[in-house]
Amino acid sequence: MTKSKAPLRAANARKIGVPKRAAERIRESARDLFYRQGIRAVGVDEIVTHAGVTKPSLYRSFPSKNELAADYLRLMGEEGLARFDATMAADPADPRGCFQNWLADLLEKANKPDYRGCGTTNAAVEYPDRKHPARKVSANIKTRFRAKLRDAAAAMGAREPDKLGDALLLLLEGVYASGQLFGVDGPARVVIEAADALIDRYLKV
Amino acid sequence: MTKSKAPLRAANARKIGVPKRAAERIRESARDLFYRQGIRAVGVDEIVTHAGVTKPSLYRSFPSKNELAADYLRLMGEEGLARFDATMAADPADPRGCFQNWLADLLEKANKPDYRGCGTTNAAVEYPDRKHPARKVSANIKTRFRAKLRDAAAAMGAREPDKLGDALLLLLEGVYASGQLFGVDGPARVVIEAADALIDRYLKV
DNA sequence: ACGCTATGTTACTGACCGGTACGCTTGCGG
DNA sequence: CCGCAAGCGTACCGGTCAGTAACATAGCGT
Repeated sequence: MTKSKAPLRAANARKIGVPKRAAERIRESARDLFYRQGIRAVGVDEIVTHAGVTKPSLYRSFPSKNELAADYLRLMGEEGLARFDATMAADPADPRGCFQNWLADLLEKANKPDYRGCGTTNAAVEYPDRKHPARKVSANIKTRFRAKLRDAAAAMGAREPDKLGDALLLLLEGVYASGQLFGVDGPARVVIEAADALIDRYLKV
Repeated sequence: MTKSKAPLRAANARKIGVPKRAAERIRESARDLFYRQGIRAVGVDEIVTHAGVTKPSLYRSFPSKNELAADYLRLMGEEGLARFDATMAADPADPRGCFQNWLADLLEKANKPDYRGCGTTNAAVEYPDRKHPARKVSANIKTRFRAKLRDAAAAMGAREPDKLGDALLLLLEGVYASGQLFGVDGPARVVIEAADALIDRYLKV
């Protein structure tokens, strides 16, 4: 019961690591807790307890809680951007359809009762200081996402892709916020229709 | 210098109160600090220091920090709702124009470099627990605002005012979020054009 | 003039925060 | 078979958190 505590440096070195490394379990726990409760609301003690490790293990892999938060945002942000790319690449001949698929997916998530919106946006709300590590990652991810939306708008054939991209971004941020504010049957329900209207508007004349 | 510290119950009772009461100064300080830095980020010590009073003064007027936060949200929320009503009432014959005025006003605020979005939305991000006092106030304000937008949409002559109201709400929440995320020249710049497109969409057929 | 009450102040509490010094086990390389 | 570094846990630190007990003071009604 209390045996075999420090497992498998070798196994891991050889990439067979059956029991997960402390750092990885910390990352997973941090992700769960930070996203669901917010970064400030979660203490390092709660994270390590949830991960089944101890504090020094956390501080060996991450220099501070702030950097752990930055890591969490980086991970989740990159995943989100990649998922967007993948969805848009599904049918290069129909960017509008791809985007609608992505929207439908978002809407489904946003309609779950405990939806918590966009972790990147939430972090920016929690950390208004632009010099904060977490905030910097947020800004980076969001800027790149804005560019991707502009590109998507261009692919759809918008006359002013910057504007259409921005308009769609407003809508999306609206889904993130109102999804967690209103829960099921919130304003997010109209997002596909609204996006359609915006796209139409920026396609013609 | 260190004299006349406990000022003027009478003066206040007679509404001549030159030096402001402690409770009021606390409310003002809390409002400033909570809005700019976030509720969780601000401690009660910082509030009372900023207000030039001491902690027990705070706890005589407010049962807890959470209730002070709820009070802050109530105040700011009611003011916001009243401001919306006032703007919409300016010219009952032209609800669309009134709404655009309100939007222009919002846009101006959102384009200031240290814009912090909507305090009500921010609080919901900070307190995901729906039972939290602050969160309850947030939900109340937002629900009422949603209804007001629906009414405004109806006044504009929308065929499906619920949907137009919700679509506009998405856009607004998008302005709140992206305003503080991107600062000046962020996606918020297109909000008036986008709102116009949505209104058009829901007016015809 | 004087007690009453509303307000202000000093000084404190226990809990929890992020962060760390240090010793123990484990499994590999010589 | 043994030294040794990597990975982990125990126990602790000073600081800050929200909240409070006990006392001081100043104006009001009588």
